Amino acid sequence: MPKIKLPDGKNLHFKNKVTGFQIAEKISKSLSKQALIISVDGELKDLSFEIEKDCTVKIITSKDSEGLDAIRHDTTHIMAMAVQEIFPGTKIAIGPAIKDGFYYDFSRKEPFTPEDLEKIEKKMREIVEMDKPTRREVWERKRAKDHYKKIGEDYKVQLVDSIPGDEEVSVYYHGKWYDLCRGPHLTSTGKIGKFFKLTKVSGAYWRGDSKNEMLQRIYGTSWPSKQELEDYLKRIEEAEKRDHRKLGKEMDLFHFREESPGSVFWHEKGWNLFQKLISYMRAKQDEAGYKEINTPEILDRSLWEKSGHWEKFGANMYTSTTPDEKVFAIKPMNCPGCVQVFNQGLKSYRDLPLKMSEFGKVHRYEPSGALHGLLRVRAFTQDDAHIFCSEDQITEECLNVTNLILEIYRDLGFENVILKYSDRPDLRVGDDNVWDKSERALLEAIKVSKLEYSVNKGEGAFYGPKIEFVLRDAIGRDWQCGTLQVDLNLPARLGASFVDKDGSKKVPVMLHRALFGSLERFIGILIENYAGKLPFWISPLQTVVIPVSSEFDNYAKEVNKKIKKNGISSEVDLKNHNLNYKIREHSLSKIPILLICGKKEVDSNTVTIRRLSSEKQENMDLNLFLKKHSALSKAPSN
RNA sequence: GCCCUUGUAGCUCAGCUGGUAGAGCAAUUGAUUUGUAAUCAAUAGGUCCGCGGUUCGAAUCCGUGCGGGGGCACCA
Repeated sequence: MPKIKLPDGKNLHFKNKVTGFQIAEKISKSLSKQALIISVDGELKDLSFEIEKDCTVKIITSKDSEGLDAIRHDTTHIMAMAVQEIFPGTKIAIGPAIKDGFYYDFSRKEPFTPEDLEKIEKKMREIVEMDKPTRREVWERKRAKDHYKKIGEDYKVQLVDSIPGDEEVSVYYHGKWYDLCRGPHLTSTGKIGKFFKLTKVSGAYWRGDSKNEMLQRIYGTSWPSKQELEDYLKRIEEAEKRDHRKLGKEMDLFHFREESPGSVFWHEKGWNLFQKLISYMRAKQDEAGYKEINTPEILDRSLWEKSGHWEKFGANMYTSTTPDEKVFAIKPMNCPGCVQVFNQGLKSYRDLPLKMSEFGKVHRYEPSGALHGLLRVRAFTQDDAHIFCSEDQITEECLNVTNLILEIYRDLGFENVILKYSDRPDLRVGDDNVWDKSERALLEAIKVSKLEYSVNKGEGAFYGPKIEFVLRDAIGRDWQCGTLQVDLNLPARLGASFVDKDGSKKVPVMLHRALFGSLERFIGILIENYAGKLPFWISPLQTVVIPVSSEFDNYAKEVNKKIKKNGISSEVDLKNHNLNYKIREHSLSKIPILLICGKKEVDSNTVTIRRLSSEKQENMDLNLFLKKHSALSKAPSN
């Protein structure tokens, strides 16, 4: 006599055991049609699952994220089924639902081609059309293993082995085809509907381990309605339009070339943007009490050995041997150099906290497959700083850093910032009481900031806990930028000390922090966030003056001169092209403001303004324009 | 680094099954003097990514190296 409690608090009573489907039917006919799976006391089950005891249930439909996952999980099973039907002998590994879709990993000698994907998709539609019922069977563990061994499904054998001992080994049949799976699954192959699409093939290591063999992964996406599928595809298209590599070319900001993979060739405009960010940061950091320094790019091997980089980071380091056989490393981080600046001369507790910033260009030999435009490069400029302080200054300094980061992100248009806090890893140096202290200090800073944060247990650096600052962009993507780490190790390794009140020498605590992280990366993010339409103040070229015809060249030149004199970066376009052409060209290269000058403007000493992505025309007195825009052309803090 | 894929003019791309290359835009020159997203014409422009091989003959086929892209792994 199970008593079934529903999400709205109502209870349903049944005389005998009851299935999820029957419960849904009892609630309403429409719900029974929409029902995909069921949650029983928080556990997801098939609709055919028989409930015998009292419990709380929720019927899951495609409106629930679990329902969406179930659809995708079913879709990937159907894909695997299609693959094995078309390409007999293909072995199957795993196939989960993921964000926005699903994948399945296969083992097969020949690579899947785009035509194969089409074939597979077609076959999937046939399978959906046949609408075969799903059936769950529980197999005895040994039977499952022997069976999969017999049919040569090596990966399934391994998967059976990794199912925890207290869990049932279940197999789902979709018609004749079956797969080892925990479930739950929809009641039949027709349930997933028509709105799926296979998107790409790629390689993936078995169990995500690069020591293992590489499998072929087919990705796809699946949605409950045509609209949602189309929206998703549109979203992908939108993201592609924002690709900073494409926009960077169109806006003439930078390029890459073969001679130096992963290193940026900055063009005039890109470099202007780069420098603007730096001078903005300089002003901010100056205000916050930082002293800017600069340290060598190339340092002797011995320093890196002392700091521990040679051992821990060596695989990512460029080295250089001189004609006289000395070995130097090109710095992958700024910290050792900065500590050496601290070490020069005697420091007193009165000097603390000592905040040293450095726009240091670092080089890291990243794996070739990791490179990605500006977002993952081999040479980048960090807006780095190291704060030397005493232990009791940690919290306050962390808080200062957090506030500075938030302020800067806000100025650049990012309001949504999430923190990721990582505490002590298993492999670490330093006493536990010091860790207690630094973790407490960092957490305290996070709490005061009142920001949303997640905890990554045991993911801290070997020398201390850390916070990572993740910002969310205009289309909802997360980017990790800033970082703040408490380091109780490096200062000691490199012999840093200060004279305390009592005259004794003490080792300072060092906070590593970067706000943007890497200027290169941040610029990539900025471009994508704004889809190239950068805020006026940060645009490398803020206005272009366009004469309606060459008759007005002189006036246009004069306007341009005045604009530049007011600190706005501007160019005048005197080329022999018509107005339409010039407007198109400069709009495509994302110039925020175009100023049109013709007879009307000359006569009234005005300009006609056309702003990027607006067709509205606005006629304005030239002096008024200058007055209004010269302030806007500067960084917010200046 | 690994799997797949890709590399033709400054850019975007065409070039079927092998017969040493083509378009549009950009550039240059000329005409045009234009009022809010491409004016017209002419000219010039190429180690078809590098190296090696097969072939009478390679942009095309094979091998290899390098670069790009999508993933995986890495990084954070």
